[in-house]
Amino acid sequence: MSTDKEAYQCDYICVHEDVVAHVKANMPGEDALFDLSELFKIFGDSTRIRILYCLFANEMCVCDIATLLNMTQSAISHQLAVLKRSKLVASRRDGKTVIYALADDHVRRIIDQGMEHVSE
Amino acid sequence: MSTDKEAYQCDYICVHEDVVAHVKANMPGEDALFDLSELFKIFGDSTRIRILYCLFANEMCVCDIATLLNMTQSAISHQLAVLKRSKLVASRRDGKTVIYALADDHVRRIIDQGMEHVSE
DNA sequence: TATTCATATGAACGATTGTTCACATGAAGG
DNA sequence: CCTTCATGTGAACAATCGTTCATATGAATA
Repeated sequence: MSTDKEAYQCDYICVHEDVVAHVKANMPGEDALFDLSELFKIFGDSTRIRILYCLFANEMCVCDIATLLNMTQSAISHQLAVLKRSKLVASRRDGKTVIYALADDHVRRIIDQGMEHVSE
Repeated sequence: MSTDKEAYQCDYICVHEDVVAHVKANMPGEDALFDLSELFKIFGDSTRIRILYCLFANEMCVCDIATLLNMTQSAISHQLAVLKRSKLVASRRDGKTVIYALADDHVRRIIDQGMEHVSE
């Protein structure tokens, strides 16, 4: 009972042409979808989330964060590099230390929105 | 030159007591941090993002989504199970088919917020 | 310039993840 | 009941990820 053009489609609940058109029109491009999932992937690690919560309060050096989170300097540095590559944090050098800070307020809004969802 | 209690601390840019207190006060509990990163992990996959964009337009059966995204039914079903476990989508049975829909409007808001960040 | 200290980074490891494949479940119709 | 069709699911696989360890970089100071 399947049609010729949708042979592998389920029989009676078919995707109607207008629905398909609507979905495809509202679906962002491949690049945007990739970037979007890459962005959320960054937030999908509790170490990085904790780092960002540290930076919500204050800009900090690597050592500060490592101490606060009770983790090695190397682990924090690796994650800060990830966060920097995604432009979620920015850094500036101050003598021997490097100070990290939130890149913009978007970061906080995204995390707040997520937190709102999990705490309900 | 390091103090006794913070032996592995950097020397002159130290975490001050009040900053530490402030950060720790604003840092959510371990469970909330875990849940939050788990939530973002769900969004950190372009297949799941695309499924959610499908459901933005319409509730749909598994087969519909598989057809629209040009993926196997099994792959979609696995991911829908993930989305359902996280309460991001809901399902109801209609005869032989199972219809999936967004669980609530939070989902769309979180994705919109992320999309706003990547497209700038 | 030799040393020290803060940070960065490459390699390697175990752990987790997404898809595929094969098959199970469960509802409808003959 | 037996078949068909839509969906669910366990096992297995490659691929990706986060941490650790060792070491490199680079700035300050003796």
